[in-house]
Amino acid sequence: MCGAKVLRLYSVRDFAFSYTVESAQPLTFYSDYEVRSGAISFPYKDSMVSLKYKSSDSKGVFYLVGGAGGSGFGSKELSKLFRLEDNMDNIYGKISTDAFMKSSVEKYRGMRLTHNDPWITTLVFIISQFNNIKRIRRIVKTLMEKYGDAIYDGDKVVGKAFPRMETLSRLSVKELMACGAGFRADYIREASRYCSENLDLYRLGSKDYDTIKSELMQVRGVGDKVADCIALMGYGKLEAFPIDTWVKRVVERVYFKGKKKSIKEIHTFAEDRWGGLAGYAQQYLYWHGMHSL
DNA sequence: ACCCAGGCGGGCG
DNA sequence: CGCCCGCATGGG
Repeated sequence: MCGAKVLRLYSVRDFAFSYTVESAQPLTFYSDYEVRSGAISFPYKDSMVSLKYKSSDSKGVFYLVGGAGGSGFGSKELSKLFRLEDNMDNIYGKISTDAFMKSSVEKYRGMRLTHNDPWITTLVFIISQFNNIKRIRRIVKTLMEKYGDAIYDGDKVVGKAFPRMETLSRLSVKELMACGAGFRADYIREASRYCSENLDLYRLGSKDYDTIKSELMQVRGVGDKVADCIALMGYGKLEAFPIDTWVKRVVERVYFKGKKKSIKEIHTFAEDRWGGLAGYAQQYLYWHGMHSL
């Protein structure tokens, strides 16, 4: 940090930095975060972004720590990534439908959904399936280190970009297995190829939720749950409700007296109960459920 | 040793 | 549609 420029980027309230960054969203897997200093760094396009968040009382301030200039990452991008314009009072009012949701909101108040790059989100959640958080991170980091384009500050390599889909599509299953991907190696290869040749992820953003989800499910390795994760965290579709083992378990236990319910029944339940904010409800259900059940 | 992890694809009835 | 199975790998 010797002589680095520090730029005040954004002031915000109802924001919990660590919960937002650590709650198994894409940033959890592709960024480096220091809890103590409140500093985070991650690649954005072809440069590194370093942020600090300092909170005092009920509000906090984001600072952009200098470094490689011209990253194109400013207050607008920051606001989109961390959904800083979300009205949390309104959201909490609508998702706090019962005691379980209320206690989750109370405990993790300020945890935001994040709105990430669609390709990053797609790859991260393909890797997430039948996997645990620590290992997801390790696989993502390995892919970045081995196959991400080098990011320079002058002539010094300061980081690695997120691997491009074209790069990964040319790798062999064996090379991907060597990154620890396991049986997902084939999914990664096929998804990378399909997204670089047959499906433009960056043209999906303007479509509605149902279209986005069904288009995503054409990608190898993307099923109902992963498609919802991408719709939610890659396209900002707040009605998406990803159902993983934890969410299924929580919903069955809290709302159906432990009775088994199908994925379809749970989707219907979530839509009826939380509607267009089901995605936020899911994030609080998931994180609280995983830590309390 | 055994079980599970932010599931999915494929095959079956 | 529902159900069942196998899938690599590492940590508890």
